[in-house]
Amino acid sequence: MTKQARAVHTRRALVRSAAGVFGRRGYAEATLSMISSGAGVSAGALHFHFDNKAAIGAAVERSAAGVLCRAADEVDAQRRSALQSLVGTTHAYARALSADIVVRAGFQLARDTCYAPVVDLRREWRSRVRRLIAEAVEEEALLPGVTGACAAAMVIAATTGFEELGQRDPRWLAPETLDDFWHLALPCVATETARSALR
Amino acid sequence: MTKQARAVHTRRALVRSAAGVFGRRGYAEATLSMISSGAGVSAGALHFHFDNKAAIGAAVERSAAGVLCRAADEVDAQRRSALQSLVGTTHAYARALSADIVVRAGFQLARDTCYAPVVDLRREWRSRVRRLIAEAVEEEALLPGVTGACAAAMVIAATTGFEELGQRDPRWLAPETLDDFWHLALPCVATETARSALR
Amino acid sequence: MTKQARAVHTRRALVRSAAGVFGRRGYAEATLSMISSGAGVSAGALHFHFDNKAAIGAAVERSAAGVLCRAADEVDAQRRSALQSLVGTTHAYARALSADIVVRAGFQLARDTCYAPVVDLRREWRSRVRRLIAEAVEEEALLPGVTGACAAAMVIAATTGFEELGQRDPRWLAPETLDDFWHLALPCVATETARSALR
Amino acid sequence: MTKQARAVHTRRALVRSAAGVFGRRGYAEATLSMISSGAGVSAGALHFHFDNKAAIGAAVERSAAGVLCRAADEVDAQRRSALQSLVGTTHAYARALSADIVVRAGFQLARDTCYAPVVDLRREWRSRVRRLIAEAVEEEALLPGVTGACAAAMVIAATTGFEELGQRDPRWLAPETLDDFWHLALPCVATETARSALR
DNA sequence: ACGGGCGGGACCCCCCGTTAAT
DNA sequence: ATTAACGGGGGGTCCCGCCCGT
Repeated sequence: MTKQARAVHTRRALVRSAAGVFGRRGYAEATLSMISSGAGVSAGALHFHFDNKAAIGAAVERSAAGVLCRAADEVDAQRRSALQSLVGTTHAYARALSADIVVRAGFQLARDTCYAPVVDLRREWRSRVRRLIAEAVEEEALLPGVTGACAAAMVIAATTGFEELGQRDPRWLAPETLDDFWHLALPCVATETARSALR
Repeated sequence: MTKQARAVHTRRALVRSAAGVFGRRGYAEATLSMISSGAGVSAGALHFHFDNKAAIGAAVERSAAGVLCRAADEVDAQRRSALQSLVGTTHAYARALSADIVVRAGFQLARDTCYAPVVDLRREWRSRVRRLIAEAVEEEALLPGVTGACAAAMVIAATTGFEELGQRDPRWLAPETLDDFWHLALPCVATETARSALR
Repeated sequence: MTKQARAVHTRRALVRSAAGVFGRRGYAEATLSMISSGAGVSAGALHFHFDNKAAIGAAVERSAAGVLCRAADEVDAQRRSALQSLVGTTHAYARALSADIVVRAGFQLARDTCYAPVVDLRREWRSRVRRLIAEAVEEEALLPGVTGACAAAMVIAATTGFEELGQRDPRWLAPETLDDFWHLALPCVATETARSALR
Repeated sequence: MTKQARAVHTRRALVRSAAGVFGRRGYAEATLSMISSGAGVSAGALHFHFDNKAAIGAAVERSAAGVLCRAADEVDAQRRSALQSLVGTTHAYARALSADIVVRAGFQLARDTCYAPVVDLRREWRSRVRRLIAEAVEEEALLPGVTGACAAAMVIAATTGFEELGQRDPRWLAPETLDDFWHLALPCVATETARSALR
């Protein structure tokens, strides 16, 4: 019981510390001693919980994926339309990216050349966008002449850009930034009726 | 004379080799021996041309900046409007990113957490977009109610996304992808007259 | 009761597993986790029975010494002469070395540079040979002109060689190999009468 | 010139130091820092000359093999018979084993469980003995009823034993020890005429 | 008594980015 | 432009104690 609890606590501290170091230094320049000392445990404790450096990266990715999944589920819970869900999810992701160091590290890992991602948050995000847009197409929410592929490409490119830019400058992840984007972009892709149902 | 020429050749080979290694492995995991052997010279020769690893990175960045600058100048040479120049420059950048390994490495370096950029191609790109959009505002090419800041944010986010995604999958940098984007986005930001003057 | 029995069983499994690992990898490269997992118990269990790595080595040595002692006693039980006992013991040792993994590990340990033996099977063997040869001298079984020291040196060298070579290639421990040796060597050291009393 | 010379000197010092450490601690427990500091150079210098630990082991083996080869050639130069060459070579080997730390380490390496030999001095020795005995058979120097295989086995076992025992106690490698052995063993295997031609 | 989950340091091998010498 | 040498860690892993359940 108490033993198990301590182990869980140690593991969590390790993941958080690793997220910080991965975020600050990148995967390659993150050292295991930075991670362990940042979590206040020894190098041996780290290797008890994680076999090697890649395993820590995977744990960070998985933890971030869990947070993101919960956030997206929360949005889907009060869903009214595919479009509304899409906009809501972008905000939820931006919030998570701003607030949660582990999520930030998860995306950084997905981008890092020196690291082979096991979950790949970015790919997940892209398929989620494509799915929601496909649903919007079924709901006939898109303007005639706008293919789902085109719309998805635009949304994916822009959101990937926000995520990328937000890594350096958090203002890119502010809700107003996203609002501005959607105000500009939605008229190009969504029907009047679909848009009016949003707010 | 001939000595000078050979030195220039060696330097160029080194920069190209470094670009390849930086692109493949990232800055941190790129080793000097990979770079020198890839250029077919000894490790000592590398240190004759470049004081240290960061200096090679800077050389790659500068070389990429030069290529990009020439490409942008070429576009500006046949300029008709700010908007047309903007669209043209995005295509020029995408072409360069697809074709030139050094340009690709330059952007990768600008993104790498482990590297402090000295030129920062991305920042350059952002200010170029902002400048062109400001000019478009002066030319009254933007729709009423669309601020320059909003439009710039959108273009910057999307193009940053294209660049980022194109690193993994070159299709994101294909001309058609950009065309699709502009067809979707321009009606939201530019006036009818400004758009009709484009083609 | 049943607890005690299980402890004994665990201990024995640990010693056998350790013998295997020591034999295969040598003392230095044998890891405690190999030994414990080979015995099907946890690392903690190992440290309950043995304080440290050297203690396991000592247990293996002692176990091997016990087996060897029993084998030698069996030979001595039907003793007719010192010479006959010597020949018989060499065969008994070779058999044990071929058949018993613990005995093999015990000798390997005695030879390993990285290990300070506590029993030293080889030293034991040498003194046993010297004692038997001294007895043969008393029984006047040696040829005139052959000192006990000389004869002992030869037997010790050859048997040490057999043991050593047998570690890699079991044929050196086959009974025929020993028979060949004794057929060749005995005429040089033992009197005709002593030899004829052998079979 | 002087550069090359220094490199050769450093390399030799490294090999000698490595031989000492391998001999004292065995391959597995020998650390590279022991070897480099023993040679009075830095760890980096060691890795300039040898790619990894195994490469040092191989260099020690090769160096020992060279010494042994020269010693054997010297004996063969004044050869009169196969038997005389055999006896001489055993003495030469014993001398080298006593005097040269590198030769000693080479044999130790050939015996070490943790090391995969590349030259394997022991195997070389065995085939040399077998070859000389085969030549002695052709010269009809062996007693009738004594096969070459039997004689070779005996000589190999005894010499392997001497080498092994000499590792711990140098007296086993003294010339007198070998003389005693040959005095005892030769009458069992060689003809009267062959033996009388020896001294 | 017997066994185990958890954690602690200590190094080891490797190799990397850099200089003095040539 | 090269050969030789230098330190400095990085990741991995190993051997070993705490304490906790049974």
